This record gives sequence, C-alpha cells and structure tokens, in this order.
Amino acid sequence: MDRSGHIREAALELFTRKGFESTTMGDIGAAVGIRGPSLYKHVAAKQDLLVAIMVTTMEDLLTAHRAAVTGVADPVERLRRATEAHVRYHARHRLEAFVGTREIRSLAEPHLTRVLALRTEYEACFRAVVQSGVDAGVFQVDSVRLASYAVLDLGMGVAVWYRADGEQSEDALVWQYSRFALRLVGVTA
Amino acid sequence: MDRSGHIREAALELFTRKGFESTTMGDIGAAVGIRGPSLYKHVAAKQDLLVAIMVTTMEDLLTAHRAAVTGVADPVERLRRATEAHVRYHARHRLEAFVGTREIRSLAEPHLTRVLALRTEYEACFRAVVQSGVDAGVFQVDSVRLASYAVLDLGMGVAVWYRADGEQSEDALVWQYSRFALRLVGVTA
DNA sequence: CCCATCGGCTAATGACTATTAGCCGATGAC
DNA sequence: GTCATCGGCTAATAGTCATTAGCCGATGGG
Repeated sequence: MDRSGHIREAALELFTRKGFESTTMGDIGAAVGIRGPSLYKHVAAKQDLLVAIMVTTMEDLLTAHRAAVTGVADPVERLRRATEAHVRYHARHRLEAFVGTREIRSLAEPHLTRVLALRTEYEACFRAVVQSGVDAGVFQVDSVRLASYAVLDLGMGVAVWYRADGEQSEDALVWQYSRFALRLVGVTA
Repeated sequence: MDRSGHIREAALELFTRKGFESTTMGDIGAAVGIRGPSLYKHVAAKQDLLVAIMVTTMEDLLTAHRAAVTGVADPVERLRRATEAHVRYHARHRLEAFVGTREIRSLAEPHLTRVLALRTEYEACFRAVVQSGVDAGVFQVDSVRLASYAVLDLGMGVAVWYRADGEQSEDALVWQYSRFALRLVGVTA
C-alpha cells in the first residue's frame, strides 16, 4: 500500500478509537512510522482526512442503497434489500460508518452542509421504501418517519459493536437484521 | 436555580451540541454569564462535569429498568415495560443519554471503568429479559444477544433525533417503539 | 556525474486551553 | 462597624497542537 493510503487507514482507525479532536497529527504519524509534520508531505490538513472519510462513506452508502433497490417493485423485497445493503455496509465498513455518524460535529463548512445533504437524501430514500410498503397496504406502521428512523438506527448500532471476528458472521448478521426490519414494519414472515 | 445547577445544565447542552473536547470552560462560563476561570469556584475540574452526567445517567437508566420489570412475570409484558422505560428515558433525558453514549471516550479512569461496568450491567438486564421470552417459547429470535442489541440501539437513536416539540408526543413515541421491540422478537400483537 | 524532486527530519510559530494565583467588591453574621 | 467568606475578575502558568520553515539524504532521469 502506498503511504497516502496507509495514512488514511491509520487516521480512520484513530478517529474511531479516540475521536477526531483527540487524535493528533503526531498520533497518525506514529501509526505509520513517521513524525507528525512529515504528514504534510502527503496531506494538506488534518481536516481533509476527515472530509475524505465522511464524503466517501455517505456516497458509498447511497450507491449501495440504489444498487440494492433499483428494479425491485415488491415493497417487502425492497425493504429487505435496502436493509441488507445498510447493515452490510455498517458491518463491512464499520470504522467508516462509525466515524461517519460520530464525527459530523467536527466537520467544517462547506463539507458539513454537503455531508448533511447526503445524509438527508439517504434518509429520504429509506423513508420512500417504507412509504411504498404502507401505500401498498403490506406494512403496518403508525409513522413512516419513525419506522424508517428505527431501521436506520439499527444499522448505526451495528457499526458500534460489530466485530468481524465475533460470534456472528456478516451474512448471519445481515439476515437477522433484515428480518428485524420486516418485522418492525409489521410483515410477519 | 442555583448557579451550580445552572452550570451543569449549560455544560450538558454544550457537550451535546459541540462535544466534550470542543467545549471550553470559557464556553460554559459564557452560557451562565461568567468567565471561564470563575467556574472553578463551583466545580473542581471540567472532567467532573462529564463524570457527573455519565454516572447519574447510567444509574438512572438502571433504576428505571428495574422499576419497570420487577414483579412482572410475563415475558411479553417485561419486554414491553423495559422498552418503554428505555425509550422514555432516552426521549425525556435526551441530552444526558446522548452525552452518555457519545462521550465515553472522553471519560478518564477510574470513571471509565465504572461507567462501562454499569453499561454492561444494563445490557445484561436487557438480554435477560429477551432470554426469558425465548425460554418461555414466546420470542422467536436466532440470537438473544443480537435482538437485545437491536432494541437497545433503537433507544440510542431516539436520543439523537427526538425533539420534545416534534410531531411525536413522548407517549406516542414510547408506544410505537414498544411495539417495534415486540415485533422484533417475533411477537405479533 | 548533476541536480531536481521526494519525503523524511527538527525547530519554530502562533493559537488555544485547563487551571492557578492573587485581587477585590459585596454581603451578612456578630 | 468589622471582618470573614463568597464569588466574581484579570493575569499568569504550563502545557498541547496544527501547521510552517528550513534543512538534508536518497534517488533517479538526463
């Protein structure tokens, strides 16, 4: 791996473990075997490392969501696939997803506005999936907004505690969470 | 309200909005109308403000959980009440719950160990509730651990987006989330 | 062989921050 | 009336940190 990639990886791990504010350039340098100031031969600013993580994470999530639901008409199948994509991303890219939700506050403008817009768009996509099931009469929920938040929040949780070497395989996790999502909206599979 | 209480309240609001690390003693002082150094006439250290929030939050959650489930034998009713208590706390004490989950990393020892122990205990209580339903044959879940994490994570999410002046009343929220929890474990009410 | 570029390094720089020191006006007990 | 205490204040103190400056060895194209 080239040094720049190594740096981004180290920053991601440190931001996850200690948080953006508590991670120093010295920490990141030490993680790749150089001194803090030397990082500036590869990166313009600490903030850029965070921006790259946040933006690509949200874009990847949206891309994964669209790939999962396009061409699928059945609301049950749409929600199943959307949840699969959501949970799989949060399990497979645990660190990115963790930093993506935890460090929004540390994002400076104009990046904050951009990431927030992507987030809002992602939530709207999910809400639309739930709405389609309600419209079709197959989902039973009082509030579409509440139900979609609930499903989204399940994914966030995964990014907090999931470990690839834990007792759950990624597939088992994704399967169970998809079932949780369907049950949540009142589909009794 | 006495000044000390006012300070704790201001710190809570600032820790939620900006994060512990990004909140300065000057910020907290400004929020109560005095200068940063003057805070030390009321508080020994910035860290103490965080510790107080985290410890009382976890203790209150545990207390609420125990009050909700003691004397209730039926697993369905136990889970309903546990979820009600969980979600109601996260809605009513949104800031405390938010800081309680977000700022664990900023907690210094020995408080970190103590809070982590309380957290583990709380999770174990919830897992026991789910386990009782599985043992009784009324809950259908592959993994008790996964299902209880899912229900717990729903509460965390509430602390992120719930607003007392939003479109959902606290009671409506609690009611819907309790139903979500029961559906999650396979109870078709 | 030469020298420009790359990517390290150490030593500033310039902020910012928690906390402490030391001062002082108000207040209330006696 | 005096004086101790309370709770402000400003001015240190003693860091820490992101970033910049300036230096230098290695490397590789010409």
